[in-house]
Amino acid sequence: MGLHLYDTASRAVRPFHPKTPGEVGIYLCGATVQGSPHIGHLRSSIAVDILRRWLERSGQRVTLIRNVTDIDDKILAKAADAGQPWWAWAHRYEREFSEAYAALNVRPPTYEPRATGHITEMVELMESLVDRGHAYPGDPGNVWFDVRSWSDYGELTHQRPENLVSEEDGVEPPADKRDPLDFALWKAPKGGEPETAAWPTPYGRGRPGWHLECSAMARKYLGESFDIHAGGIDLRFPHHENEQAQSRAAGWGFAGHWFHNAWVTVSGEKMSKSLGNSLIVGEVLREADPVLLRYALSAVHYRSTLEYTPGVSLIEAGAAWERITGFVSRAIQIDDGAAGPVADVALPEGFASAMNDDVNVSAALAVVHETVRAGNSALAAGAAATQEALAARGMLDVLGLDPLDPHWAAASGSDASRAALDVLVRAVLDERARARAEKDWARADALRDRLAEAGVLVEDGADGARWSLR
RNA sequence: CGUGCUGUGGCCGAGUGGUCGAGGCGCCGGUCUGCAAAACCGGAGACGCGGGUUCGAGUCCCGCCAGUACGUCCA
Repeated sequence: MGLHLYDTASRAVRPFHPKTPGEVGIYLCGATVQGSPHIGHLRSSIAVDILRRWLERSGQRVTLIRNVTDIDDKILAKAADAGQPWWAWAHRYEREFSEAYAALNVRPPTYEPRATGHITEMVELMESLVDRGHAYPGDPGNVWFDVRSWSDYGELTHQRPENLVSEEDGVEPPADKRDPLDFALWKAPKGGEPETAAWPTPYGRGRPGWHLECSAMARKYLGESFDIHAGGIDLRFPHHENEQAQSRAAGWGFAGHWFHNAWVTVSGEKMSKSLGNSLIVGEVLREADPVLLRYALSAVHYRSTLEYTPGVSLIEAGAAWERITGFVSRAIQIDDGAAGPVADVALPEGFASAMNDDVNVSAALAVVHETVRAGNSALAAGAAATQEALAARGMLDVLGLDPLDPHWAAASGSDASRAALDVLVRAVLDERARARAEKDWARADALRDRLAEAGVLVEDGADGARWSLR
């Protein structure tokens, strides 16, 4: 069975076939860099990272475009409140996002375009839409998309325009807007907004509306039609609906598959600033190992709501992770072939079919754990577990979680410090071995406790003691 | 109100209509061990409620309850 993916537009799991065999284009709505990334933002990028890794593992060449929205109302407002240039504000948080992605081993996209770098492409699209009769200029600087002119409007989220008319918002729509449903392609500067946040267009100076950038950039880098458009489920409407409407109204095919990930909840509620329950990545990582956060954010199927319980989710991830890394390191001890490259290792059938079934990571992880158990059984029986270790690592690599991935290995210290520590710990363990030989259990236990206080975990085995940091 | 989603053991979470159901955490017992840890073996424990379709439903349909997302310049 080849890869099947759920498609939001058709509300069904469909076979995935790239438009060009062997090559996959993915557009991911990245961050609006108005604030620090929280773990919900990261879930989206991890879900796509896993999809991308699996596609590549399956022999596809993937072009992944993840944009940065570096101009919008909130960025302007927050920067103004803080007395900073909007571009400085945006870039500060763009860097925070980049650091968060890197910390969680999210591989960089093929390209990461910024909205402000694509004004020309946006203006071209806008002109095309006006020419085709699907958009109209309003007050100077304002350009609106004419929703009623596009009969397929609502096809992505299966809504009828007549049901979309908001009830009583109390807010009067702008006078130059012909229909309340129309959305902005271009916005005239509001009072007090800086000159640097406006660009000239045939319709007056202004700045991009929220949706236009993604249509323009997706076309520039992936073409008029491309394979997968990804993003958080809350972007379906209005953002993606509008993107699709304006792109298709311009005559483009746009996305073949819509890949939307569910959100992260804390205590059953979506993270949001107003609830004050946002878990900022930087703060979580201050006391948590990034690999555990990645594990926790990966383990649940991407379309299921992920219930994140502080103090529980990471501990559970930690238990699973220790089990996996413990097995891998034991397997390597018996045969360092288990530390070999995994790029071409054959993966278990069950894993492949789980991944092909709409990227079912939960089911795939079950295969990983079964493999680990089989490997541990082999080790317990005195055999080597090289094949099991390589298979487990190969599967984990698809999830970005190979324990020997240099990204994670680097976090555990340099080789030199590691070697120095090993000499010191060995000295204590040798002393403890002598005490044990003399059946001086009190002394042996005291030495073990000393090491434990320093964070060194000692485990006795048939062929001596092993130590690890915890 | 409209468009959706979710409800599976103490917790997190898979699940194709058909031997009542994966995996992880936790718990209980056992093996190993000076003890511990790890590992392995075994065990207890669940399909929101009510109807319907079917020979047979966690799995399809309807209703209800509960929670939740989005509904135009607001991830």
